Amino acid sequence: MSTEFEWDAPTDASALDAVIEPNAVSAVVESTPVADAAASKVDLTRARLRDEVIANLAPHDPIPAERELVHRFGVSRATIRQALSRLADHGWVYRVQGSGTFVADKDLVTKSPYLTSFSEDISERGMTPGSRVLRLEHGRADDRVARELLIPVGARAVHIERLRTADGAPLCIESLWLPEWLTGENLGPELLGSLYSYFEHAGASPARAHQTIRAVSLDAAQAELLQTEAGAPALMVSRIVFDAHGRRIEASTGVYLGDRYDFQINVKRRA
Amino acid sequence: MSTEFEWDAPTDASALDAVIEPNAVSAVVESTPVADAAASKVDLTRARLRDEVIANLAPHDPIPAERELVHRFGVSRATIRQALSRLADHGWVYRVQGSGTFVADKDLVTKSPYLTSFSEDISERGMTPGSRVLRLEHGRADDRVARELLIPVGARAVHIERLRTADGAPLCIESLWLPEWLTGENLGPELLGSLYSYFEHAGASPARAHQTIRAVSLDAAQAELLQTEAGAPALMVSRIVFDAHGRRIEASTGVYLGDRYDFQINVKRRA
DNA sequence: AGCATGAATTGGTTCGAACCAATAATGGTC
DNA sequence: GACCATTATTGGTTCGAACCAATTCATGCT
Repeated sequence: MSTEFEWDAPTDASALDAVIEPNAVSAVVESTPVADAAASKVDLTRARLRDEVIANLAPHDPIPAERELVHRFGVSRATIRQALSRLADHGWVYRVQGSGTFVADKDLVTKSPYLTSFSEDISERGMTPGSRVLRLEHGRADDRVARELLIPVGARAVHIERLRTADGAPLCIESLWLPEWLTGENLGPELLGSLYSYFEHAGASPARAHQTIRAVSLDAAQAELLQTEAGAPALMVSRIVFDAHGRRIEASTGVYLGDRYDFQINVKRRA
Repeated sequence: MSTEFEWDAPTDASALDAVIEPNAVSAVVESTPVADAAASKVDLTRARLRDEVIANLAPHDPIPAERELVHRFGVSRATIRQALSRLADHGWVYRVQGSGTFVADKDLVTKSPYLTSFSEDISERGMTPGSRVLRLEHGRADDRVARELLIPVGARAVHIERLRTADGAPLCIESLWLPEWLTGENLGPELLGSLYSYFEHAGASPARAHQTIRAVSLDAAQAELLQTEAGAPALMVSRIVFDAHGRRIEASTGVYLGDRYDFQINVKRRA
């Protein structure tokens, strides 16, 4: 797990940067539960399938039948099937009714199709995430933010802008809005570490999000931040994040450099 | 269902356009099974939940408990849960453990997170898909195509380029490569109707795909086809499509106009 | 009133079983 | 050998049941 303080040497020391206190942030990070601590049978089975079965087979090899895996792993078929379904979601295996389940091409294993923070995403891609704060203040919700957070236009909300880096190079300009009921008057450093840890700490764990991906051109200011030319193509990922209670806890946009970032997904036919 | 001949008045009549014979294409379309013909219980239950339950409730209203729906619909809880899961995938409802299942905001119901053809995609967005053939020929697989279709570099493969329209306006430039074992020597009109119908007709139903989404700038030729300026931002969707047997049946890229198309997806946290 | 406690309710997980649907293997017939 | 019907195998669906985990709500105490 590399869910730690997402920070690398800032290239300049603005007033906002000075707010950061590593201690406070680590305290938040501690609350992140260690994965695999109380994993479910499905998770364990999925891990065993990947490490003990798939790892030893070549692409397009069939893996043992579900009913055999039931005996081998000592779990029910429902559990085996759930584990296989998740592996299929990630592109590890594919299933053919009447025939079997087969190892997929390893180069098409996709990063998780699940909701991740920038840090998690970049870590999964094998790079080191970093951050430089551009803005941290109470703002007034404009039309779009108000609609996305279900708050009145003009309502106060925390506005954060960060330049996100991967392996030290600028990759994304992140603009986040958080509703006031979540943050209160808080503008402390815990808003600048792993935001997803902050959410969990505040009793509003991210549960799902609605994302929209568009193509845009960088304007001059964005281009300078991302160290490229104005007009360069970029992916704009807008997301509304909901917590486990169905509340809207974040409205954000991320503008990703077109030539350094792509978005991968495995899709199935029908349902 | 509007899975019919995806065509609107071509703006010019090239030699390729002349190949089209509506009769032949309809023949292919006939083989498309009528949806809902032999729907599973899960599908029926999902439809009933959407039409009889969700439709009568406001956003954030709780829907009846799973164990009550079991009695109401006369199906097992496993079936109810499968149906609810799919509705959640589409953004119709969200679930809170220990509390209940709630109606989600209707404006965030997403088009299906499943593999669709251009025609299906555009139809779901409430527009009418169209097509103009730019190229239809046997080509030689270059590096990328060879890698994506798992065939030797330089191998013969059918290459199709189409300008796709929505409500008559250009939206996307599609470039598809099909392996020769699928098409044989065929270059007939059935390759120009609904390609997904052709796949099914050929015993190679699309089952899943691996998609990569990037941001690109349009070059001069692309811009002219899409009736915009060179340098305009666009989404490039590359996909490798697999059939139910795990065979690779299509390697394609679609370049979508940035200001007229976006890509929406609902994602969940973890698994 | 306020609060802690515990019971009831809700979705989440896991099991076992039976049957369906598609595919692959078998074996006989010509 | 080529072909076809039969059979076995495999993943897909559905059921019923029990238990777990998180939440909510009623209860009763202070």
